[in-house]
Parts: sequence; structure tokens; C-alpha cells
Amino acid sequence: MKRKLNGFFQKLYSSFGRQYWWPADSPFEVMVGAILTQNTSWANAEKAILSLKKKKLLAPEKIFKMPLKKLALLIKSAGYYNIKARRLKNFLQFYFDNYNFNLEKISQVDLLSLRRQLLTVNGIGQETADSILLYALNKPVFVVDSYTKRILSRHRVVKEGADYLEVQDIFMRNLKNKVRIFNEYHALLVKLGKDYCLKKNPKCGECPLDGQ
DNA sequence: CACCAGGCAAGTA
DNA sequence: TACTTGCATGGT
Repeated sequence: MKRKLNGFFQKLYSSFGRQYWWPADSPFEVMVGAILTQNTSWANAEKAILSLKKKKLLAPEKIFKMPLKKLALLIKSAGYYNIKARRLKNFLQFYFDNYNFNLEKISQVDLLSLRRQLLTVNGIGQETADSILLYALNKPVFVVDSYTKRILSRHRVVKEGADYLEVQDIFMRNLKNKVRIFNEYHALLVKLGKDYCLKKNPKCGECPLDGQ
């Protein structure tokens, strides 16, 4: 299994190169982006980020104070904008109550404790929590998304319908250089899913992982 | 026109 | 525990 997963990584990396995730100017931008991109293309989430940036509103205190309706309109392009506005507010309430919007403080908390805390916020599930932990706070946790599950079950690494923690565990038990590799590997899997053969209706002929 | 995108929560059985 | 549904814009 170690060899297989590392082999996949090598193939993906040599096919696609470095992905430079997460595209953001600050850890806070990653946190916001993680919520905005839920079940949504990055292109649409990014437009919402830009509309916040353009008005200099991409800051914890600003979004915290902003009326819910105003926030919803600003992030409209990300889709599900009412629910995502509420989720952003929920996260900022958590961030203020527990860490006073202080990045140093939240960064000091150990991975598992912070993961549990994030999961208590309404609107933050496992993938969003792990995206924040890995890409905003550089914690060694693997992010699993629908592409990851599809790719792994299609290549018979896990059974179809394997749950989140099961898939996550496969990566975390079998890879070294945690943060660096977890960051790049997840990004490469998304790249593969987007551009090649692992959409819901695949034509797997050119998939770089075939012939493994 | 249909289908999909870097999910999650709440309801039901 | 396992399955279903609502949430919504914008690109292909």
C-alpha cells in the first residue's frame, strides 16, 4: 500500500507538477475560501473572495460585524449564498469567542483538539475542517474530497462507499513528510479529477494512474 | 437543454 | 447507521 500510494503521487506529480495550493494571500483567506468552495467550483468561490477583497472586507472583524444580508449579497457568486453567509458568521463567532481572531493562538492548538472544535461549528464538516487545518494552519492532516474517494475506489485502494475517516487513514498511515506531501497530494488528486478521467462518467483512457 | 462544481445539516426510517 | 433532500450560482 505504501508503494502504491507513493507511486500514484509520483505519477501525478510528474504529470501535473506542483499545484501551489491553497491559492490565497493569507491564512484567513484560506478559511473563508474553504467555506465558500463547499460543493462549488473554485472559480465561483474565488469571485466571491474577490468581491470581498475589492471592498477591503476580507478581514475577521469586518465580516464578523457585517449584516448577514450584506454578506450574503457579496458572496452571491459562490452559490448557496444565504447558507454560506450564515456559515461564515458561525465560524467567525467561534474564532472570536475562542481565539479573539488571533492566528498565533489558534495555531498553537494541537491537531486533534482543534479538529474536534471546528467540527462543532455549524457549517464546518470534515473536509472544511481539514482544509483549514492543513492549508491555513499547516497541520499534518489529509483532506479527503469526493474526487479522492472516487479515485481510490476506482483504483481499488478502498471499497466503494468507504467513509471519510477510512480514506483519510489510508493516506495518513502510509505517507511521510506529512504537511508537504498532504498538501501537494490532495491538490494533485483534485487536478486529476477536474481535468482527466475521474468525473462521474469517466473515460479513463488517458488517466496517468492507469497501468499501476 | 442537462449536468457538474475542492459539502453540510437536518429530516426520515 | 444509512439514505434523502435543500441549498444556488455560473460554466460547459
